[in-house]
Amino acid sequence: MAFKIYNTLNRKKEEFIPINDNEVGIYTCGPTVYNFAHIGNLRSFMFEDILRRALKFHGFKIKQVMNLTDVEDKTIRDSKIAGEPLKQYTEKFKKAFFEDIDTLNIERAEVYPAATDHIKEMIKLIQILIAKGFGYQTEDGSVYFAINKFPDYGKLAKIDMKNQRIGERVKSDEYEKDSVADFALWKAWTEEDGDVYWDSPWGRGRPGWHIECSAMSMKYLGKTFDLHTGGIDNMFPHHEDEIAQSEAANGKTFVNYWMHCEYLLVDNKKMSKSLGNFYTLRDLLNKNIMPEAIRWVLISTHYRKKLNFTFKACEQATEALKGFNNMFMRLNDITNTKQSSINIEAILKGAIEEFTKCLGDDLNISGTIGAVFNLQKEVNKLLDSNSISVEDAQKIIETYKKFNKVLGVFKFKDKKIEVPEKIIRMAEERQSARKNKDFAKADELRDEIKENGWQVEDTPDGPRIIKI
RNA sequence: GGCGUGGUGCCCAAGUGGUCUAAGGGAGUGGUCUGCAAAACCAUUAUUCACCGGUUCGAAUCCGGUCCACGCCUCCA
Repeated sequence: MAFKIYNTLNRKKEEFIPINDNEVGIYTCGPTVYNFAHIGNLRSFMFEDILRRALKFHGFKIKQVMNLTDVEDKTIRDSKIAGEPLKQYTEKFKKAFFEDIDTLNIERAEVYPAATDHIKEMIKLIQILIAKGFGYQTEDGSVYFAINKFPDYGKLAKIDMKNQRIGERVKSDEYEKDSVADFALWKAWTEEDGDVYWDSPWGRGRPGWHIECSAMSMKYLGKTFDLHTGGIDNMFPHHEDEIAQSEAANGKTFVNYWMHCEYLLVDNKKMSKSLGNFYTLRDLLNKNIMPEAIRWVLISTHYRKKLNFTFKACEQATEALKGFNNMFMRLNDITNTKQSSINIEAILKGAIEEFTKCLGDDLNISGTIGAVFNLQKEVNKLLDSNSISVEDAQKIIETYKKFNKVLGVFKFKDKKIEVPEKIIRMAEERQSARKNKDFAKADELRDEIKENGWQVEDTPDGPRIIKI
């Protein structure tokens, strides 16, 4: 089945065709490790997770590279404030980043290159750019990219530099540049940088922000690769600058497909670290929101649409997930070994087809999720009419496990949770109370069991005890 | 000033020329089941898709205009 994606380069949905058969090279802009990731950051990483899982589901092999930006203005500034060496400071937040993506069940990329491990590659690339006339050095020892030497500049963001207000907000300390829109390839050391510097042919300094992505993508994915993703705010100038650097240096197309994830809003306002209106994953977990529910909220809005984050949405997600868990439980409880008359294979096949089709349509997540819900409804009906055999139930669960390869939100309790002896005794006591029609006592016991964190539900096959 | 996105039921959210009297989820209401609950199921909540015009046999979907919201052009997922 075809896999279509919306390519920012031409603003059109088109079929995704990798350079090498079914092997996909993806570069994703990763975190700047100067603080905990906020849920806006995580939405982007979540989009990239769904993307890689969806591509795998469609039979592609993935090599995903995600950079860790561990040297730029903010990391230097904040490590200084913390009074820690840069490396020690960023290390903490690298660790936190991996904890967060594990919590959200985000699959690991194949490579996580850190900027500070690739200074040599960056210097080499800058030398090539200077040699080809795209880079120039200023008196202070910085190197800039001359965008007027690169006629395609602006092709991704559809920006014509002639019409920009760029002159209005120029920092006074950047007067050395030939043109105010030129961006730094190498930044000369200043006092604020402290002991953060590397030696280069232009003296002590550190790389510009954009150059790391060009250098590292080239190293791990080649001069031209399939897919580059990131937040929409990275489109300009970051990605535009990457294209300029890479294509100027290599004389080749940098990337075939670009995908950009929209913002996450909180109370309909853009969320960003500089505005300070952000929630980290840890904030949400402290409010006792399940990671699965957070994941569900973050994936269930299409990546090209703004996602307005609310706590109500988290509650809705929790409820929706509960419904699936109830269904899994009922399926696991089936003991009916009789061959059923229903054609479960056909039902499951239809659901998988719908799921796959929607997923391959530029990650139409609403349709994808719709297929999962529709199957749930059908299965529940069959469960009500007692027409599912043990064998069918297994097939249904297998199908949901398939869905889960992409969605990553379901928990399949293969092992039965041990109900404590005490709870079992209370439930038994309640049963005998019920038999004696002492419902007051029965209800009392049910409440008591609930206070202990368990729930008793009466089913046609007797009571069922569930962990709340 | 230039560029861009979106406005679909109580909330979230698909659909982008006919199968749409608009998928799906959450919430509410009524019912089935139950001693009562819970779960599940059934029914119900937009003759309508911001507004006004136009194109068309036919539009939520295309075109023009208006209003509203948000964003980029500056570090930012």
